[in-house]
Amino acid sequence: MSLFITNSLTGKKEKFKPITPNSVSIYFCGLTVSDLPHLGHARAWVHVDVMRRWLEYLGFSVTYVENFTDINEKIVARLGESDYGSSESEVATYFINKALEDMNSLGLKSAHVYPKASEHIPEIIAIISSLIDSNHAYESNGSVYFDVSSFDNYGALSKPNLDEEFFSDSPEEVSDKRHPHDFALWKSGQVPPESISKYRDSNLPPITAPSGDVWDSPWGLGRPGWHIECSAMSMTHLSNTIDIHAGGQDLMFPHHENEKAQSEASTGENFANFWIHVRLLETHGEKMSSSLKNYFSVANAISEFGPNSIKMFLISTSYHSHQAYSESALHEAVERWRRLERAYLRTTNALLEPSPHSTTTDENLRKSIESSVRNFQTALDDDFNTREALVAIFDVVNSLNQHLETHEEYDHFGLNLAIKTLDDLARDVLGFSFVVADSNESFSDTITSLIDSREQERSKGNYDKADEIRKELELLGIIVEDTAEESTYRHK
RNA sequence: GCAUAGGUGGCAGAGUGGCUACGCGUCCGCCUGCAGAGCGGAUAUACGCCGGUUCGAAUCCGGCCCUAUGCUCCA
Repeated sequence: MSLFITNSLTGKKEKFKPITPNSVSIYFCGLTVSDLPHLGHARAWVHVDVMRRWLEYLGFSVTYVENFTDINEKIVARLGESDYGSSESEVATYFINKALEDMNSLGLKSAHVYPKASEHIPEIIAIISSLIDSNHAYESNGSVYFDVSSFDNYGALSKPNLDEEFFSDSPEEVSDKRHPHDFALWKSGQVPPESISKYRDSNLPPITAPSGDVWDSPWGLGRPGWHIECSAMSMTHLSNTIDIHAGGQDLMFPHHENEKAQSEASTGENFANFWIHVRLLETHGEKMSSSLKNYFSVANAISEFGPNSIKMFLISTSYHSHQAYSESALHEAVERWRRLERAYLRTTNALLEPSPHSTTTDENLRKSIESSVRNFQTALDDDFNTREALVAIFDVVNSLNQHLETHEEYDHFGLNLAIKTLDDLARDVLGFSFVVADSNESFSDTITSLIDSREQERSKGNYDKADEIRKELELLGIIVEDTAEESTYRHK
């Protein structure tokens, strides 16, 4: 078996082959930190996290780099707002910390490095200088632009129609450029007020003077362009050519196209062998985005639904299709997660029971687990098909429930095999976190006494009273489940 | 307009030539004091439209319609 990935560069599913055997380098084009992360961002994070985990499962040693863009007009536009900070870097730091908190709450594996644009100015300047030396870039009034016509392969990734219309002059922003599609590598001076106003909250006092952080360079004080930072960080922390460059679909043009052009013009080598673009999350027929103000923040989503349900929602559609956000879709994800979680909990509970040396053998259970593992592997090998992978997980769930339902004495080997499978696949690859059955779960005194009195009322046959207490317990976040033999109580 | 992805049953969403997708929902049954969970069963004429290829098409080919994203803010 081998892994196939849809490469946006060719538009085809290609067999994955790393540059160096057994090791993989991934660069994830991360956030511009000018706002709270929303579910759309989380969708890209979660899918790329699963990709990384799958590569690790396959035995690759993965080096994963995820950047933060902390130099940007939108960040400057939030100066003086709330308590975010009084400088561009302070505002950026505020939102970087928020993003890291969200990633942590979602249980994502940490990147090996989270580089920031502001910490790579020397590398950025070095690349720009080399591009000027090789005539791929030119200086103009203290700014530096990449000369698109100097790079033959321009457009290979996003495949824009490079016809006359593309090359025709647009009335705006041609001033310092030789060609309208040349893009800035270095921008002279601070951010002018007119570049900020469109992002500035209209309830705030407008910014009237040039602002934002600036750095010294051979071309005078200024700021790096948007695309050059990713080239610098990818090459600094990984290498000139990397295995996988991932990001949201909306970055394909111009960001990734320009990144690729300037990097390859500078090194003469391929910038990335595989380009992966995660399709966008939509809400009411348009993409979820900060600028459209139609977003659901990751933090709010997690506090309302929990990290596992959010993940279940996001990976229930493969990364290669766009996904629609709705309340009902999230509720479905909650139910799907609960079904998985309950089966896991029920099984670990069953394993706590005596008779660990049971001689019961359930071939159906064991065979079903084996084939689920194969199906799971096939699914993820096929362009990270997370939805198909979940089908395999739910096959395990079904087999478990059937076994537990129909057997007086359990197949302990089979149950242990199932738990190991769920740990290996659902937990370690898909990133879910299971709560292990704990016979000694502790409750507060209030809850313990409620449980005790409910048990008493039930044994006396006072079901009305018992049901009343059950309702109270549920309001306190305790799930009550009665079976023929006993009742169980656990935290939600 | 151009480019890139999509259009599948009530919802959501896999499936690339013949085989029940998984799930959510709804309904019936079992179980249960009841509820929930679980199990068993049912429900859904599903494949954007029109042609073509084929013994056979959701799947391949052609044309058309629609949606999203991008076309210098964006995961």
